[in-house]
Formats: sequence, structure tokens, C-alpha cells
Amino acid sequence: MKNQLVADILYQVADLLDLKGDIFFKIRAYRMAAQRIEDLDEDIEIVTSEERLLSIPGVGEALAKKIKEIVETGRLEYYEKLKKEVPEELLVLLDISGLGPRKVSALFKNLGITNIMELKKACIEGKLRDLEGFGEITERNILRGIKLKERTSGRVLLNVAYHDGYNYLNYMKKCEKVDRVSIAGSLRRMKETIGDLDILASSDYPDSVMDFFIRYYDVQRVLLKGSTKTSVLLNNDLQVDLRVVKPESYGAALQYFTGSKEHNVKMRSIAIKKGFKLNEYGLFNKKTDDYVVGESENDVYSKLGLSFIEPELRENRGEIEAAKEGVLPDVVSYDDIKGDFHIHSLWSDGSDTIDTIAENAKKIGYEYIGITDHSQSLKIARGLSEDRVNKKIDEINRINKRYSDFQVFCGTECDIKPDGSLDYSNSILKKFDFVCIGIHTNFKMKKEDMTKRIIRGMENENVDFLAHPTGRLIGRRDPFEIDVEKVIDAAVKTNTRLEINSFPDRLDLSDIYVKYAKEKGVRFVIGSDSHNIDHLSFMRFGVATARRGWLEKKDILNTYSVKEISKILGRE
DNA sequence: GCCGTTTTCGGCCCGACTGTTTTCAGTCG
Repeated sequence: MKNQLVADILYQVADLLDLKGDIFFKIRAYRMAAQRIEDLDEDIEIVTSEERLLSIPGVGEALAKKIKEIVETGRLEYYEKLKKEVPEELLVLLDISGLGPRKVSALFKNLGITNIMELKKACIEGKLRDLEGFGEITERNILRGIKLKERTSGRVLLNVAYHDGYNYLNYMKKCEKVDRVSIAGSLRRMKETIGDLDILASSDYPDSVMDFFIRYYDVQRVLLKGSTKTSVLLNNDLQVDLRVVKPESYGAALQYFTGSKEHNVKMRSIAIKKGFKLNEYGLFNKKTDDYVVGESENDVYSKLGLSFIEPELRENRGEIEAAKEGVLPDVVSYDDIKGDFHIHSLWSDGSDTIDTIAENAKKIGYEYIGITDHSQSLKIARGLSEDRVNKKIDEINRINKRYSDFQVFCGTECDIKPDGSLDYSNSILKKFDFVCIGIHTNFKMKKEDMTKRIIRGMENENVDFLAHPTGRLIGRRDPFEIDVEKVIDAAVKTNTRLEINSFPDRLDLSDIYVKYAKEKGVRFVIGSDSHNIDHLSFMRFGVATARRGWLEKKDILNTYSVKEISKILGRE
């Protein structure tokens, strides 16, 4: 799969053209095409070889030729040429808050600045203030931007943003002048990482709301303050933006600020085609400027001839077309989950007893849990020997006798050894209510070998699920080198459910693969990978990933009742 | 650079805030 490579080069070309001062629409064309290819759920090499590049929206003759060149040679002559005109190092400077292409370009042309070190030095020496469009405040802001970039990688994991965002939201709900208030932005879409938090409120007294907003206990600094938009930095350097609109604009604004940008661009162009104008204040008649709708999101979608689109789907990955046709999936809801099939207990590397886990799961409202402790060779995680497996099964049997309305399934997260064999013999595997397999050692195998290893594991007749299929750790470890398409095909063939692991730094499979796998006929299970009872709540991030991958209730094992589960697992 | 049931040329989403400016450009989302 060269999709990411193609997308990355096109993004870089766009940035370089931006620095060069090329025309905006051409640059946007490169970015749109890059995004399309990044989100494409089929292999760009196949699309290229079958000469279907022109069928990708946003790809025309010129870009098709360039994409073909990248796919076939791994490089792009045009890109190489651009790099000679504009130093590639400048791209890093674009990441600094407050610096855009115009300013970076001016810094390079006038002061020869190409990297952060030189920029920092020039700011401290006060060399920027003499340039046109720059001043002392700009210097200070750039220095602050550099510091912020040095402190944070820029994005936080979903659970961190979720925690901070909903705490802030609850605080804002206490403001008397607030009419309605909601989380917006990428947190509402439940993206796997979040750049900053967006909160939207409606009120007839925006200034009072802004004053209330900046008095929140966790605010480190106020970045900007106006009567429609205010931004603050939290103590952990996460930025929070608050927008305040009039009640009649709340729905339009919520739609607008939830994004994604790509989804909105498409929405706006649909509005224009239908004789409207869409902005954060509402849907307006293009000719007369008269307000049409805007109080609710649903009004906006409906007036544009679309069914309501759940926030998690708003990525311009086909949801608008599906909404137009009325064929959007009825995506799984957060309340549909009846249990959790990936939990570690004190028997291996978890920190709670099965009793404690069961009690907490019941409190959540679950009807069952599956305990998946590690297998014998994973000594570091206190993997279970056959003897301890037997003892654990006895304990679970005892616990199950106590409950009439709750069940504990005894499973394992069995290691797949480098040759693809499993860490337990078949006779042991048969003792479990279900078997989940996963890779925990030898991560750096050749693509072909790793793919074979996983597929061989799935081919074992006792296996029910494949845990965290690509092994990625967001921001820390790349996915294994595997042929994901082949693994997905094998999952269908061997009737192995793929896990959506809900642990915030995994979210594995990822949303794009989930959507692709579903189209191929894969079925799923969502697990929290809990190592203590507080982790059980991570389930919501797995469900979010499932929703972002267009999954419906029926696609996911742990939306079924205990009875149906026992039947499906075939171990009744 | 892309695109077309008003157009093969002339559009292409749009508003808020800041800083450096005396009316606006740049950045951001």
C-alpha cells in the first residue's frame, strides 16, 4: 500500500507551493487529492494499474499523471524540483502557531531563516520587528509558539481530550447566561487524537459567557478573547476554543464547528447548488440573504436533502453521498454494548480480582464479561500455565454460580508465536469459553513473515478473535509490517472476529480499516483491554472507532445477549 | 489543479481575531 506515501508527497507539494506563494486553489487541489487518497479504502497501486485514478474525486489529468509517477517510481520529479526552489526545512516552521506560509516565506527571503534554531535566535535578538508586517508582539508570539511546540507533540490522545473536554463542558453548563452548550470539533467526532477542544454555546449575553469561560480553574492563559470566539490554554497546554452564537444559529454553528473541514466544504457546495448559503449562523437564501434554518443540526441536513449524519461519520468519506441516497448505516450506539471481551485480571497482569471486575461490570450495566489473561510464555505479564488455567476456570465457575443475571466467560489472550503456532496446545484452548489471539513479541518481522504468522494463528479452529490486529501504539509504535488486506481476507475465510481494541493509544483496528474490513464481510468484537477497573470505561473509545468505521449493532459480538453469544461461540 | 443539468472558462467556503496597520493582511479553524 503506497497510499500514505502518495498522500504525504502531495501534502508536501501543497505546503511548498504555499511557501512559494502559488495560487490558493491549486494548493487546495493538492491537499484535497491528498486527503482523498489518505482515506481511500483501496490500494492506490491497484487503482493506478487499472487506470481508475480519474474516478477519484479531486483527481484530474495532471494529478493522475503525478500520482502514477509516485506509485511507479516512488518519487515525483515535480516535488524534487520544488524542493530546489524552496528549502524543505521551512515546512517545519509552518507548524509553529502564529506562523503561516506568508510569514515563513518573508523570514526566509529577508533573513535567510530556515530552521527553528535560527528563528529563535532572530526573535531574541529582535531582528524580526523591522520586517514589514512584523512587530515586537509577533516576536514574542513566535517564541511562545516555539516553546509550546517543544513542550507538546501537538495532539493528545482521545481519552485525555475527552476527560478535559467534558469536565469543561460541565463547568460551562453552570453558567446562567448559557442557553445550550455542547462539545464540538474533533472530540465530538471522536477522532483518535485531538489537536484542541471546541465548545459551542448559545446565549444572548456572549460577553458574560466569555467572562465565565476564562474563569475556569484549569486555565493557564487566555490566548484571545472576543464576543464570538475566545481561546484559552489549559495547564496541560491543551487549547480550548469557545464559540458563542445566538440561539437561532445553534444548530448551524454546531454543524459548522463539529467539522470536519472536508465534510463542511462539501456541505457548503451542496448548499450553493441548491441556492443557499451555509455558514455558522445558519442556512440562508443566497439571493435574498434571508434566514432559512439553523436552530438544529437536523434542520440544516434535512433542508439540504440529507438524512442526519452522526458526528463520527463526518469525514467526507462517502457519508454525504450516502445521506443523500438515504443509505447511511444505522451505526452502533454507545448504549448497545452489553459486555466486554478483553479484560485482564489479577491472574496475569491486571490489578483487580475477577470478583471486583464482575461487580464493576454489573454496575456499568453489562450482562457479561470475558476475562482474557495472558498465555504461558508471556512471563513478564504473569502468563498462565496449564495448571493455573484450570484453577482460574474453577474460580470462574464458582463466581458464575453466584449470579443469575450475569455471566463471566473464561477466555485467554493467547500469544501467537513467531512461526504462527499458538502458545497453548489445542487441548488447553478447548477448555476456554473463547480464544483471543494476539502478537506480543517479535514485532519487527518482515512483512511477508508477519502476515503469514497472523494468518496461521487465525487458521487454528479454536480461535475466535484477533486482538489489536496491527499492533500500533499511537504516537509511540508503528503498526507491524503486515499486509492488512490479506489479514482481513483471512479473517473472513477463517470466521475470526477482528477486535477493535479500545485502549486509547491503540484503537486498533483503526476506523479506516474497520470500514474497509466491514465491506469485505468481517465481523467484530470490541474490547477495552482493561488492566484495572477504571479502564472498563475505555469501551466508549472502541465504540467510537466502530461508529467511525460505519459499523452497525449486528456487526459487533458484544451487542448480543448472553444466550446469543453462547450460541455464536459454539461452546454451549 | 479541478470541475460543469446555468459555465470547457471562471469559478472554487467563509468569518473572527490579532497585530500592524491608517484600511488590511495573515492566520486559524
